[in-house]
Amino acid sequence: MDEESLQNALKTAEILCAQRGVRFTAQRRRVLELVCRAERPVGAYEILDQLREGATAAPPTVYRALDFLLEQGFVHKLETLHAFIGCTHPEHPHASQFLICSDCGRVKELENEAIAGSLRTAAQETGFKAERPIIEVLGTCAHCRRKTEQAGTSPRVPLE
Amino acid sequence: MDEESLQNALKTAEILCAQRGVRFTAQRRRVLELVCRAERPVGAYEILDQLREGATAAPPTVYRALDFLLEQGFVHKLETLHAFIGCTHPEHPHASQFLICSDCGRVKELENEAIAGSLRTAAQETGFKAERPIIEVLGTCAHCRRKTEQAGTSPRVPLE
DNA sequence: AGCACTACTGTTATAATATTGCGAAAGGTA
DNA sequence: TACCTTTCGCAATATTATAACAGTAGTGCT
Ligand SMILES: [Zn+2]
Ligand SMILES: [Zn+2]
Ligand SMILES: [Zn+2]
Ligand SMILES: [Zn+2]
Repeated sequence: MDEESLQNALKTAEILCAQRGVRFTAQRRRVLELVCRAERPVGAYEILDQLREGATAAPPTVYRALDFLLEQGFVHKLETLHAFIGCTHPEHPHASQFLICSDCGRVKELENEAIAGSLRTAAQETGFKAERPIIEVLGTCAHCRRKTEQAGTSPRVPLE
Repeated sequence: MDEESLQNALKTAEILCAQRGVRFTAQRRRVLELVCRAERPVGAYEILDQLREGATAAPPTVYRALDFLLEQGFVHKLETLHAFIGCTHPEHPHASQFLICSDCGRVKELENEAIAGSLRTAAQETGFKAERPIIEVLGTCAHCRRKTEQAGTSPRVPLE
């Protein structure tokens, strides 16, 4: 996330917390900033390491902050990576989908109504009440595909 | 999984392994049986506890067997639960969706083409090559909804 | 059968992720 | 101020997963 988006995310979080009557403490702000500043999803212990620069911190510190940020919808958890990522549109609640590149590690958050809709429909057909849909697609992003395919089109050398 | 489905699953696994030229060892068979016999997804250490009844076993034992069964498509891993479940149609490779009841813990495996298709389309639009889609929906199954709603329709007692 | 080769297994240790419990501090309310 | 609730610091521990290495068993070849 670039500097501008980051500042925007922090400001948005601050406003939303005020509206919701919850506290946007320095600790929580700091963790949100660290998550958003990263290019890729970050693990809880990576955040912890960064929190420890200058201060003292233990796992509960970061997990509590993350729990709060998750509840407020400011960050998402990627279950397949055990890692966290800043939300790109925290203003409104949403069920999003994540495209995770196994090559470069970058993640794109989608908010695709067709996917969400077909999932709702399928769930309803079985009488299931969907509350928290998790959609994470591992694969290769456009950028990394180009890299790889160009490499692949160079004269093939037989193995050995 | 009932006894008949279980026997069927084991037989199918055996045949597929023979076709594929891989070994369906006693260890792997045992783990598949334990996973399939369960009503709900089972964690690796639950399996381990059961393996330990009578024999000696350590984490790598169960994780290695599970890795094999996952590769062969005989079981699935539920990332949100850190648990494993027997596949209901291991004959053909597939990307399925899981409806996970937070109440009773039971899981239904869907193979819904509309969902898979809309996901493929959305991914392609961004140039992303989808390789492993993970779709897990937490919610409440039809059975548990009925239970809860009936309870809800009984005369409401104000809280405190 | 004997032998080499590979795949599988046992064992120990350790890494990585996450939670519990408790008491102190800070922030809001009257 | 006193009172109550939420957050935080801290230590311990639980849960999930992997690494490294040595031994065993199956497989194919002669
Ligand atoms: Zn989001
Ligand atoms: Zn990439
Ligand atoms: Zn399946
Ligand atoms: Zn249920």
